[in-house]
Amino acid sequence: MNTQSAPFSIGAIARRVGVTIDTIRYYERAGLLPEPARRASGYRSYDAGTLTQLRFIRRAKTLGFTLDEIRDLLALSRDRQHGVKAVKRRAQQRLLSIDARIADLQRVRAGLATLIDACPGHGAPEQCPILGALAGEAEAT
Amino acid sequence: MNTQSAPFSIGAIARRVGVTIDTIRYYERAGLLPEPARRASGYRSYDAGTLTQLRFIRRAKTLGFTLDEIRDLLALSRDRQHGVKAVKRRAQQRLLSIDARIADLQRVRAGLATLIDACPGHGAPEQCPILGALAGEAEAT
DNA sequence: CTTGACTCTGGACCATGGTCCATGGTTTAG
DNA sequence: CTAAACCATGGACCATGGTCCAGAGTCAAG
Repeated sequence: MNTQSAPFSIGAIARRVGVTIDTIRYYERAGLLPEPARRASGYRSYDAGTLTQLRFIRRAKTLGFTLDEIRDLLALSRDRQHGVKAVKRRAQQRLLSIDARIADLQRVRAGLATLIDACPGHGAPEQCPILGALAGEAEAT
Repeated sequence: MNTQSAPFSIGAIARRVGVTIDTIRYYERAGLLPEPARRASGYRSYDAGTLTQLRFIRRAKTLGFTLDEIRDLLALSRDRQHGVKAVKRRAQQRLLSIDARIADLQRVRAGLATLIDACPGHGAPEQCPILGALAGEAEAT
């Protein structure tokens, strides 16, 4: 194992991960990244571990986890006792909420598609089923 | 047609539609509701049309339209020349963006499901594929 | 008439996830 | 050595969709 790694400046990890310096500092304030070591000048000094952790955060975000949830996942990943079990549970919960959101969108989609099919695309606004449904003339659940 | 309708106070329409007074004033400021008539005292005075319009806004919101888009729809519903055509087009665009969002979520769901299946649910964090994937060990697109 | 409920305005505040800025110190290349 | 590039801090600001508040005026029931 190579525990050795050149220290990175905040700008260097920002470039490597593809976020801005501001975002890194924001994550630090938000408790997603630990307070880093400092050089004598006060400059933040990061190691490769931070690089990994920052990428973790970014990936989790693309999976739709909120920063709150990510903070939680990071804590779990450090818990050797219950971590994996809890992580799996969180992931399953996330899966369920994604499923719920998909079902939700599919309901909305069906309602909208029905209205579009029924709309002639011309004529008076009073005859438009889309406007009608929005105004509450019919229940298009 | 009954153009006659008792005037409503802001509190009365709020109760009827199920939003707060603040929300109604917010919609007014945001240009979603016209500036209402006023009583001598300065109190806002609404008619049944506002009730309809407010319900329109709420329904459109549940269909996932943003307030910006709703403002647009309301303007179109008043346009007797091009309204219906444009409304249909907006609805179709909305449908496409819903479809895109669903596809997006389904991709994420599949990735997450794969990771969950591969996770034993116990053991060391290092062995957890969920944590591994988040940390960037593998590309689970 | 009094009391309690209602409404007015303007502005502050909430969460989310950042972004940008001024001012001033540090580092690095040439 | 100097200039350019970098970094520090604290705080303001952005969009979205509202919510809440203080202080003051109004309305309706008894």
